[in-house]
Amino acid sequence: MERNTHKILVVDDEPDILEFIDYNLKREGYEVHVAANGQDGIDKAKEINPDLIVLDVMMPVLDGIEACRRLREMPEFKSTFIVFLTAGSEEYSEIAGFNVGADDYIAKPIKPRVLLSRINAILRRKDQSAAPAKIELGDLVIDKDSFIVTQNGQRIQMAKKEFELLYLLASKPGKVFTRENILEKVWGDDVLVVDRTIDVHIRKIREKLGDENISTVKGVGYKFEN
Amino acid sequence: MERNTHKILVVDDEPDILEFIDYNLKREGYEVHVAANGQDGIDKAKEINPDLIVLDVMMPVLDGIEACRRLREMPEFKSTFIVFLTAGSEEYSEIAGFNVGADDYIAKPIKPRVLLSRINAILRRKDQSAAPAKIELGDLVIDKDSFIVTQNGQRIQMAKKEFELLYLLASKPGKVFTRENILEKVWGDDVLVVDRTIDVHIRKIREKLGDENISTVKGVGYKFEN
DNA sequence: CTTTTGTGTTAATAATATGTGCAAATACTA
DNA sequence: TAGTATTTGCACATATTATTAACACAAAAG
Repeated sequence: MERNTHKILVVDDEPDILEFIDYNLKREGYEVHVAANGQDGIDKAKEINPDLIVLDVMMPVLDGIEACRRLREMPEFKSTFIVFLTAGSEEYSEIAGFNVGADDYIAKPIKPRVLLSRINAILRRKDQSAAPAKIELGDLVIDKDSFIVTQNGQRIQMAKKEFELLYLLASKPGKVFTRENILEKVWGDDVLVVDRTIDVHIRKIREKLGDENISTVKGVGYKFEN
Repeated sequence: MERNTHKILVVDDEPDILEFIDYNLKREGYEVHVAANGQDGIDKAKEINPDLIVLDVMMPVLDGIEACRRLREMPEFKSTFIVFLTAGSEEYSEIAGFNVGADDYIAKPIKPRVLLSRINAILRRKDQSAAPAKIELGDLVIDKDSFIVTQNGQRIQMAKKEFELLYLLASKPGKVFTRENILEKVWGDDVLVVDRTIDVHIRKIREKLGDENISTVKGVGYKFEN
């Protein structure tokens, strides 16, 4: 399984909630750090430089809103993602949160699914901007921005799944991706398709690009040849 | 498809659920044992020493939380994976589970897809935590990522079993692996093959790499020479 | 020296994974 | 809505890999 490598800092004064979030995020593969109040949170943030910070709005010593404001004043946290935890009742606090530069908020009581989908979404957004839009391998160019594949300058039309599968394999040339791997990355966790479907898509890619680009590792999976 | 060799103990008082989980896990290739309440579960666990225990929270005689606590007190189950089944309604009941050392929870009603992906994920984490992707020994490079073996820069084609066997031996150069050892690691607990099969694979590896890499320890097994 | 045990080797057979063509189902587009 | 492209599933052919059995050979035991 591919590991998530993002660092997340969770700041909340309630130990139960802290543990709850910590657990759920760790299960997802994130590296999680915790702090018990706004001041602690800022200190910890300076120390570990997280990719995302989850901030409870209501906290002793230094509340989330104020902590957020201070973080935003420091250049190193100008573009760090910040997510607020709000007690669902206070509509206004949410707005206040955005005014100090929060990227999202999650209402209590926290549901694991909501928590994870929000955070995954935010960090995926970040990754996408970081993931190379253009992969160039020999005479092949795979451009994720325009969904265009070019071989020797010749433009090749790819369907969505074909493109995504090709992009995945080409993102790590030489690495073997198991069918399980591929299903998870291209189709998603909860989609139920027969794994022979992958073969069919591989075939279509080969039809379009030629057989030599993708090779089969029998009993294991497929890989992009480099 | 790769064979699963993990033992899983499922503890639940409702026969329907027990059967449902049993069926799904067995189909995935796991060795499944069952128990009807916490006390039974603990007894069974001592008997079979499972890799993972699925515990229903609500059970007569001895509930899941308490059973978990007691298991965690015994040294042999300190690091056994434990997964709770919780009645989906109470999101926060989950917290109770973490405090006694659960590794994951699954909310009822149980969906096969979720059940399997969680359990697979946990056990996969366990398996691969101790496996380096690349082994380099003199002029030989064994790369599990790409499933490629290179000798003096020369790429050598290996079939899956050959590769796995070589990888195992090379993972501890000098250590003698008995046939029993090898069968368990490469083939799995529940696969029944004549041990002459190993010889054949060893021979194929020797054919490809030369005789000097793997040596026979008569009456014991094989080892990778270093 | 003979017997016993364990391993090497080969070839035949079985098991398995993948490629391929086709068709159904689904999603998109005009 | 019809028409088109895409995605998926299935069945069969083929290729590769895994396994077994039979026998040869070597080393150790008696």
